[in-house]
Order: sequence, then structure tokens, then C-alpha cells
Amino acid sequence: MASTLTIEKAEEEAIVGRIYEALIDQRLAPGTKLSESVLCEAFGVGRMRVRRSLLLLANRGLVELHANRGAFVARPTPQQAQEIFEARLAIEPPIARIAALKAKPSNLKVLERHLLKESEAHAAGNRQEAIRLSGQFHTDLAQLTGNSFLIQVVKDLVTRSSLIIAMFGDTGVVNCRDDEHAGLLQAFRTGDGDLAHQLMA
Amino acid sequence: MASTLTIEKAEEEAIVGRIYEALIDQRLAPGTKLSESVLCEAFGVGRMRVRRSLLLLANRGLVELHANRGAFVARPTPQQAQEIFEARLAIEPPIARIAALKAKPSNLKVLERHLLKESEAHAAGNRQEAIRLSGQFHTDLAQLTGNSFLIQVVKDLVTRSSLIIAMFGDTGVVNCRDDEHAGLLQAFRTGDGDLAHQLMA
DNA sequence: ATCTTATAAATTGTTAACAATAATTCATAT
DNA sequence: ATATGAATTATTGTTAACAATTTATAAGAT
Repeated sequence: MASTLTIEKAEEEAIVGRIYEALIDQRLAPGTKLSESVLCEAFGVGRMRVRRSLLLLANRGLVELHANRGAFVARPTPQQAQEIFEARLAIEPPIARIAALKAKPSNLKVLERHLLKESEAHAAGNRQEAIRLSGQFHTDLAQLTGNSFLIQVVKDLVTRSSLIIAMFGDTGVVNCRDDEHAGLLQAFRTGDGDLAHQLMA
Repeated sequence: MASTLTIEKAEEEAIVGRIYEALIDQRLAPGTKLSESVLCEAFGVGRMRVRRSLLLLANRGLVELHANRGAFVARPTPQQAQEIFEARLAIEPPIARIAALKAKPSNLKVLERHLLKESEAHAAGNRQEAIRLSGQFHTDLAQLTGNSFLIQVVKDLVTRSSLIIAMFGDTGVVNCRDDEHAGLLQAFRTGDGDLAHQLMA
């Protein structure tokens, strides 16, 4: 088997993954206290697991650890926000290019369904869902590369972007409009990597 | 103060940093057992710190954790090697562009001195030092962006590349020749972002 | 009534003991 | 002599108790 990772480690990844989701869905606002005891009960695990999970999240810039005060959902500074924005602008276009070159028909169907839900959310004025789907579009896109390193990087960028939006609102530069996503999908259909690169920028 | 991180956390970062260096210098070969007791003595810390450090390293793909068997320096698979190579090819050019646009004279001097040492190592046939310096050139370059997220990504890529070289040898695609670095430096002098981008690819 | 100070409670950080698993050693049999 | 298997040792994983710090609470003074 490829995954020699332990069962216990998988359990921690599950906790981390759940918190990633909660951050993307903006169900955990920046600055929220992440109490150990609460998390222990919520996930039904011991304190050790929770602490290790929090350490991993802190290592990804999603959680802040304050000495003797515990863990809090990260509150990105304006400078950090600019860093994330700059990184996305630099990294995501070449990823879009790779994705376009590797996209298979089955992938396109998933993206199409995704765009449909996205426009639905927009039409319904469901802002929260729209943000969530917009972010997921980018991670789904990264999934097309099949490159786990790139996938992780995009996941981190998207999740931190969600925190930035929660802090400073959607300044328009962070989030894309759905017609831009539609354009990208068209580039994927034709396998036009250069176009995908350009549209992502 | 900006760094609200605790003293203890800093201590862990120190351990992680030291291991990063050892991996880059290829003083820790892939597959090497990282015994807790040995690391405790080596760094003069308790078991908890060591375990947490190992968790962070595993999370970055530099260490493998096997259940009830402990931690080992990661042994990248050919597939993982290709992922890292692909990611570098995608990510480093746009980073080089940003670096070129932001480079200041003081930065250039550092890079010049670096190139000097690099050609010295090459001339002396010091292969190990050459690999180390070549990797450091890329991280130094990322430093010019002043973007901590990008810096961390490049650091991870370079360190994992070092493991890949240790596993499969320098296939020529992973490592650059020093004259390529010299060309990049020239692009930095003129602030030519596009040229830096092209040369990095 | 509000602010200060002291006390108590709760939470986090650390250490150490314990449990479980894997690696090693040694004895035995073929 | 080699291989098999049991017992021992060593290492890792987990839990729980303890220490330290912060936060909340309450009493008292202005």
C-alpha cells in the first residue's frame, strides 16, 4: 500500500480537514477561540490529537497559537492578505495551464456541474455559498493536475483567502466572478493551456 | 510585536530548521531512522518537542511516520519526484519574475557573492557543496519577494529536491548549472521580470 | 457605582509513568 | 550451521497527573 501513514495520523488529518472545511465555509470566524476541551468533545478524541491538529493548522497559517492562551483562528493582517493575493496571482495561472492540458472529459463534467451550482447560488443571492463554491472551484481545478503538492498549496491559499474575506470583506480582487470561471471551463474543453493561464491572471 | 508565536514554538521551529538544513546538506539520507531519543539528546529537548517537530516535518513531506516504528527521512517515489519537478517548473518562474521586479542593490550583492561561492565549489569539484549552494540560490531568490508564503513553498520544494537527488541522483533536470544562475542575476540587475521568468523555466 | 486587588476556577503546558508494538537476543530443533 | 520460536529488550504511542499561567469571580476601597 502506498499510504504507510498510521491510522492515528489519518485521524488527525480528518480533524484538520474538518477545520479546513469550517474555515472555508466561514463557520469559524477569524479570532475565534479554539478551546481544547471543546474540540475534544466535538471530535471525540483525546487532548493530544487536538493539540497536534492545532499545531498543523498553525503551521499552515490558519491558526494562531498564543502561549498559555491557546489556539485562535488566524486573523490575517493586511500585509499577509497581500502576500496571499500575490501568491495566488503568481501560482494559480501556471496551475490552470497544467490543469487545462491534463483535463479529461469526466473532469469537465464535474466542473460544469460545479459552475451550475455556482450560478444558482449567485442567483439566489446566497453569498456564503457563492464564496464557498468559488473557492472550491479553484481547488477542484488544482485537483485536475493530479499533483498533490500543488493541490495542497492551492488548498492553503484558498482557505487563507476565506479568512481574508472574513476579515476585510470581498474586495473584489480576491474573488472571481462566475463568468470568469465559465471562461476557464471553455479553455479546458479545448485544452488551451495558454488561454487558461491568461484567464486565471 | 509581530511574532506572537510562543517561545516554545520558536524552539520547535529551530529543531525543524536544523533538520531542514541537514536534509539540504544531504547529511541525512532518505530512509534514515530519526530516533526520538537520539534527537532528544542532539537538541537537548524533551520528547514532546521532538515528536511535534517530526509531525511538522512529516506534514511537509520531508519525514515519513510509520505506526509504532517511528520517523524516517522521506524516500520520495519516482512519482513524487515528478510532482516536485512539475511544481518547481510551474511555480519558480513567476517567483523569479516577482523577485526581479523587487530586487534591490543590496540583494544583488548577496546573490553575486553567492554565485562566486557556487563557481568556487564547482571548480573545486565539491559536488555536495555545489548542490547545497544551488538550492540556496533558489531560496535566496524567493527571499527577494519578501513573501513569506512563497518563501516557504520554495523552501519545501528545494528541500524535497535534495531528497530526490539523494534518491535518484542528479538527473540534470532537477539541478541547474551555475551559468543559468548567472543569467538570472543579470536579469535581476536590469529588473527584467520577463527575462527572469523565462530563464527560470 | 466603579475601579482595584485578592482569591478561586479554568485552561494550557509539561513531565512522567504506563501500555502496546516492534526489534533483538538467545535457546532449541532440524 | 541454519532456521524457527520464545523471551527479553528497546522504542514508540497514549494516558493521566502535575505545574504554570491566564481568566473569571468576588470582596473591598474610593
